[in-house]
Amino acid sequence: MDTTSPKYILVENHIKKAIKDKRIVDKLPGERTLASELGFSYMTIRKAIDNLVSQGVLYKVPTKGTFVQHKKNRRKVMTIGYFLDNSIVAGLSSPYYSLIFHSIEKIATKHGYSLTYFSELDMDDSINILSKLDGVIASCFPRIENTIQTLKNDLPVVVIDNSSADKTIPSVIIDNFNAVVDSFDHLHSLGHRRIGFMTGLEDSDVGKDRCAGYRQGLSKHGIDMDETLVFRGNYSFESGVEGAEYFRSLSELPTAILCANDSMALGAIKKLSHYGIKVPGDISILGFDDIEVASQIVPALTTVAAPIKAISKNAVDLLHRLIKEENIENKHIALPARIVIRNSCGPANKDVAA
Amino acid sequence: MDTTSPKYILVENHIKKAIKDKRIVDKLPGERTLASELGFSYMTIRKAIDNLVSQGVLYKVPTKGTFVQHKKNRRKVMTIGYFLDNSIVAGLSSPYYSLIFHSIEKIATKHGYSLTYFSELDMDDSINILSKLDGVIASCFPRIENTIQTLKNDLPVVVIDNSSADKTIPSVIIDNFNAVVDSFDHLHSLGHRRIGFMTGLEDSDVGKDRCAGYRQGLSKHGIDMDETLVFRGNYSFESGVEGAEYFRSLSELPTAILCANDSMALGAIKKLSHYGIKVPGDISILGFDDIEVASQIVPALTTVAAPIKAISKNAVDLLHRLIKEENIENKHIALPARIVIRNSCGPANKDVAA
DNA sequence: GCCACATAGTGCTATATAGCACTGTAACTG
DNA sequence: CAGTTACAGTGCTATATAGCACTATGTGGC
Repeated sequence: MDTTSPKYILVENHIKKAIKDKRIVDKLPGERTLASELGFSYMTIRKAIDNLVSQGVLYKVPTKGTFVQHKKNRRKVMTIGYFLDNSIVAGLSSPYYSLIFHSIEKIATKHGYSLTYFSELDMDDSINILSKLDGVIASCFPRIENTIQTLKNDLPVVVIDNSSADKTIPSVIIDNFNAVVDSFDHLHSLGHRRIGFMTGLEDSDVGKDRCAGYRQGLSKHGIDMDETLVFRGNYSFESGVEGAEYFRSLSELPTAILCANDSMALGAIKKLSHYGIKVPGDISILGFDDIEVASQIVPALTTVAAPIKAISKNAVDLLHRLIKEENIENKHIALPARIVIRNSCGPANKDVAA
Repeated sequence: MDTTSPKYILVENHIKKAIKDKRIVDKLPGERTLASELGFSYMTIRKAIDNLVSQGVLYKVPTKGTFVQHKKNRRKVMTIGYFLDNSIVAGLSSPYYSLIFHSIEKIATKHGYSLTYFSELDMDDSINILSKLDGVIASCFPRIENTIQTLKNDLPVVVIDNSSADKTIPSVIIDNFNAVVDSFDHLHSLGHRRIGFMTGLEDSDVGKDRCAGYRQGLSKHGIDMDETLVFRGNYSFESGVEGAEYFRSLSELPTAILCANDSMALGAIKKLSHYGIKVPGDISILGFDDIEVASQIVPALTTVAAPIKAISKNAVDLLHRLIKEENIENKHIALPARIVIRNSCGPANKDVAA
């Protein structure tokens, strides 16, 4: 290795390597034996071994010898952190993230991890919080790239629902693009041609991909882009309400609206029904995420089901392997999402106007 | 001290004592100086100091000296556990508990706590999990009384939404009884006399109190109890659906249904609308909890708003004081809940039948 | 064959010595 | 006075040596 390192460090590394290579399996040679074998003095070898003992790599039995600490015995409960950026105002009470969290918790528990939630990284406290964790799963937007880097310095990190600019960080996302294209196809097959789109936050990959899917849907079916049919929302129920207001203000209402998530779809339905516009009779609404209430409301929401379980499972698995320092072939996983057809989309009705 | 201890242990104790007695405040004498002062060799003193460094008592700055580690600087982040019994199948993804959790997290963070969620107490792991926590807030039903006792052995515990049979355990609940009486009053004032009730799980205080509130509402207004107007549910959306099915099977539909929570109210609305029974035109539905979607659906749900913030704040405050071992005057806090009138309840319509 | 004792091997403590790298200060020099 | 140099002080690495306590093993005596 590095010749400028102190000798005892060299000895430490030598021993670690020997353990890794199975040249040393259980009992180490005696300290004096090792010293003469490696050509260093007895005390130097002792220092190295002492360090390894305090690192937990070795353990000693007086008058017996020094042995390798096999970790498999001491199963410790580890803790995973789930980080949700506090730009998500509803935090864990937002329907989508509460599903994600719940699902992660179930899987993490099976793997023997407990789950800690945190949404703020106060610089004073972060070191203390992070020191209690063994890994982090983060749901977040690009703007907290530096937060991810902070986390990454200390811990294995897996990002979900988004990818990091730093491609060395593993991520689990869903195929937003094709899911939206499928949604578009569905609406198109019902005869819709004048299809509005309510975007989410566009500073995230998720938002961009869903938006790109809409554009792809248009071009795939030879429909010209009409910028007035795009409303820029922020994923909240309220922005869905605003979006409905916006579309109603157009000279001609679209016959269908694709929403970048379910909360906005709910908001849109609420506002449209307030104006006596029937869903799906007068206008079709399609959501994204398949949150719990999507199936519970009237009309039941046609939406894209995010594969929550698969996302969680993949994320925990990835993190688990990172923690165990296993090699990971495929750092970036994209999962398909499939459309769930319910009652909020119907055949296009050409007679609707504002 | 003990003359059989190794000298380096004696040196360690000597230094620790010197720090405690303020004879050493900041910087230690040089290693060689110490050696000659104490009459031990340089290397022995080094060993003692090295141990103290790894114990966190001292720290070294190369070429500068050795210093006392003043602990007061490094404020430790404490961790609260939130325990939700896994009889709540949706766990944290249930709308009510996700609000509670989110709210607790916000307040806990302000107090400098991080939050760990756990829903299972596997006996093997529990000790390990609990050893990482400083206190627990538990949402649960009586049947896990022994779980609470297990927790209590190790940690301060506060129970919310329910009280424990063990009255030494502090609790924060809402005044379910009066809230339901108020709801009944509201329906009564709208002209309803034939009012159905959908219970929650009756093995909890919450369930019992809400049920008692319904009975009180009846007797207060001189209405005889009609057992056929009580449907025993379990708080789930599905049981709300079943409840609606049940009430429809009666010879005469009630003109209003009081539901012990919002999810069941949602289920009832869904099923009723499936049969073309309009809410609130044909029947009024009143919920409990005021979950997020209550205001978002059509019709917006009239319900009782659980004071989530107040519950969380009181629970965290109580726990905080328990952790600090402060004296607590009032261990059992009951918070009022007030009715939120929206659109799911209207005037009684006497002409409705099944 | 059994027991006592010697011996070798283990890790642990303790000490002495020698030199390195770095820093801050005191003394010296232009 | 400013800049340079020398040196003392700091912790750090490395080695050699000596003896202790304990255990397992083997050897010799009975």
